Amino acid sequence: MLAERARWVHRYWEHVAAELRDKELWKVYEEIERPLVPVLARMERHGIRVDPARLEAFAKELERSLDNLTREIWQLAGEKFTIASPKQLAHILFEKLGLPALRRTKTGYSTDADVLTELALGHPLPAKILEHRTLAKLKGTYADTLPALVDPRTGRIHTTFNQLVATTGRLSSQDPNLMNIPIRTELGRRIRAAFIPAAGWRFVAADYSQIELRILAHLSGDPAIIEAFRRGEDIHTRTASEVFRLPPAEVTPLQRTIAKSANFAILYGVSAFGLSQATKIDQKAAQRYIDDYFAAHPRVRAFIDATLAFGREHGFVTTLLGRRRYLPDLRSANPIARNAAERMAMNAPVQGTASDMIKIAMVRMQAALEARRLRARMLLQVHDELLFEAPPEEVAAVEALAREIMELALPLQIPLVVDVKSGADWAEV
DNA sequence: GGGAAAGGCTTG
DNA sequence: GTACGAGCCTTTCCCA
Repeated sequence: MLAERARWVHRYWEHVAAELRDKELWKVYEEIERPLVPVLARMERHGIRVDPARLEAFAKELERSLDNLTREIWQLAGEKFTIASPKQLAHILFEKLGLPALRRTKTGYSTDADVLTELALGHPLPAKILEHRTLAKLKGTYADTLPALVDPRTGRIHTTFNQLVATTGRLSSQDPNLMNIPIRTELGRRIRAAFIPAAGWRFVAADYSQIELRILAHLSGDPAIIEAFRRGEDIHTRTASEVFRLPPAEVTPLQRTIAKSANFAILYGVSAFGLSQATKIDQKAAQRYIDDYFAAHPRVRAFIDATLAFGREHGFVTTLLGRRRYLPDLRSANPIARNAAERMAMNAPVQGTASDMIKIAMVRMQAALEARRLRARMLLQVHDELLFEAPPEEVAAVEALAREIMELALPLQIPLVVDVKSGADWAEV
């Protein structure tokens, strides 16, 4: 029985090994994915420390605020209802109070954050709902949940990293997901601040700066973007100066914000609709910015066109190292499905190459920590960032090592920049 | 009572 | 009908 299974595994391995070679995926497997397995296993086993007391105290504060908000919301609504129910909320907002229903979902009226933000201009209730949702999210998903996930044997939280879920080659993290710990708001950072290094140790965080735009510049060979990065310019200001036809010094904050969104539009697969939604500008203006962007960066246009043509012909697109994403819908007769596949095709080489790069860095970093007999540990990867814990005397060495290894993991035509920082909790770094 | 779908929110 | 890639929470619906 066992021998039979062993023979089956052997035959299967011969089959897939040949397939990996045929598809030029041998190096991706042998030099990236397989060596990454024990690295991820160590990170999972080691876990990360959280301070349950900080989270429990925060949960109590949230509970008080939520009680008060609930009372105010019911008062404004004129009745008690389940605030977390979009269906009941829609009834209150659009039928009872007669506010304008701005957008529909499959089954009713939308009450998402965009809609409520708009409605908040004309009524006090929507803002209270938004605040309630924020606090309920923090309490339910993080403050209440994470303390219960501390393993009593290690005193730490142990996630599972998934190597085979994301279609672009990224990792994912589950049970719990430690890749979506809040950071963008002050309240959210209270959650992040509960993640702490081993007693007496420090966190070291190292993150790639503008990694996807640098990869786009490399893959497309666009001389203007390459030059901007070589000079260390602010890339969004640079884009703004191009699409608004202004000297960089005259770019306003709003123009820079729009240009930043335009850069995201390019990375995510160009759509005037998406850009207009993100920036609250009308679709015509969004289209104009995209046209102006491509006028300034013809090589980016050419790269996208060539990527789509390759994808239509072969049924897949590839990263710099040959990782594939299959997209049969590039040849779909259904324009909705085809457009969706085209956006995925534009984005996958960029997102996937960034993923290849940080995976290489992780394998080398683990090896380097061991070779130098450092006690520091790699704890988490969050797409363009690595988090370590280190004894104080190793902090400088880990910072230098992470910067060096990450910047040189996959050399491009453009210099890569890694920002490193140490701190006493995850909000500090 | 439990699983799936829907809507919503967190992150890079 | 839409921005790319994920995972988790609550409510609602449906079925055994």
